[in-house]
Amino acid sequence: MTYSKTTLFEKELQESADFFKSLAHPARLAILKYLAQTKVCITGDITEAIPLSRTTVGQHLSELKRLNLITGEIEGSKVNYCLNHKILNDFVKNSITLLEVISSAQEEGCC
Amino acid sequence: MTYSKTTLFEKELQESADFFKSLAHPARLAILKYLAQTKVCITGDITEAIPLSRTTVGQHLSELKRLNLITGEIEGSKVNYCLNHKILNDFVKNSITLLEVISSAQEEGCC
DNA sequence: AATATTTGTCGTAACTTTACGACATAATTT
DNA sequence: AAATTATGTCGTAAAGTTACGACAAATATT
Repeated sequence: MTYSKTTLFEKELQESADFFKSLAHPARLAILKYLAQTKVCITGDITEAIPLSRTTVGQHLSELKRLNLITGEIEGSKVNYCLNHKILNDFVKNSITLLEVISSAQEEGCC
Repeated sequence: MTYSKTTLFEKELQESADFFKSLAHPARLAILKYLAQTKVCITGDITEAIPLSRTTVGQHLSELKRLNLITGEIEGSKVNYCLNHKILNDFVKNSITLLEVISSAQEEGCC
């Protein structure tokens, strides 16, 4: 019956919400942080850094790939994952703008 | 069998992920923006500003209340909702820090 | 060539989120 | 008091997320 009225909202909000959704699990944040640290594009030993099964980590990687936040380049039987800085910076910039709109609205006779 | 291994991660990541989760739906972003704009704490006519049923909007409000991002003060038969600036600013500050850690890690022989 | 390693894909159980209608309750109007 | 308005609560259908094991495919090693 129901579901996914998300399209009823402004495109800007939809995109931001989608980005936030991709950040809405500690495993994915951990993956992004890990890739940010080990700037050399490390392979699927991301899996070893994350306390979840290989399959599950793969699913989280897919979610990040869905928004192109990361890229995975095949090298032999391994895959080198790394951050997609352009896309990421864009999303981050937009998000910060939105977050500031929300949080900088200061109290005025408010509760 | 499964579920919720989120506690296996650093507390900091868990909290950030939880905050991002609360932002991961356009309706909730719309509500926060609305409350940021109409600084005067407006009542449940938030519902009229959102293209969803009253019940569903109520659920989104609950999700925002779960993290104390908003407060709802009863006034007669109405409820005045407004942003909880202290909490919100805190979360936003932490999130921006995290986002910058991730996105400012610049390309170095990366893909 | 045979074995081991690395990654991909499928299926699926458990749980969560999203979205509403229906009914209940409490305050305000008339 | 009766009707109206504003919210709250419950139930529940549909869809999405999270987590993993099992098997497949492709590359690398011995």
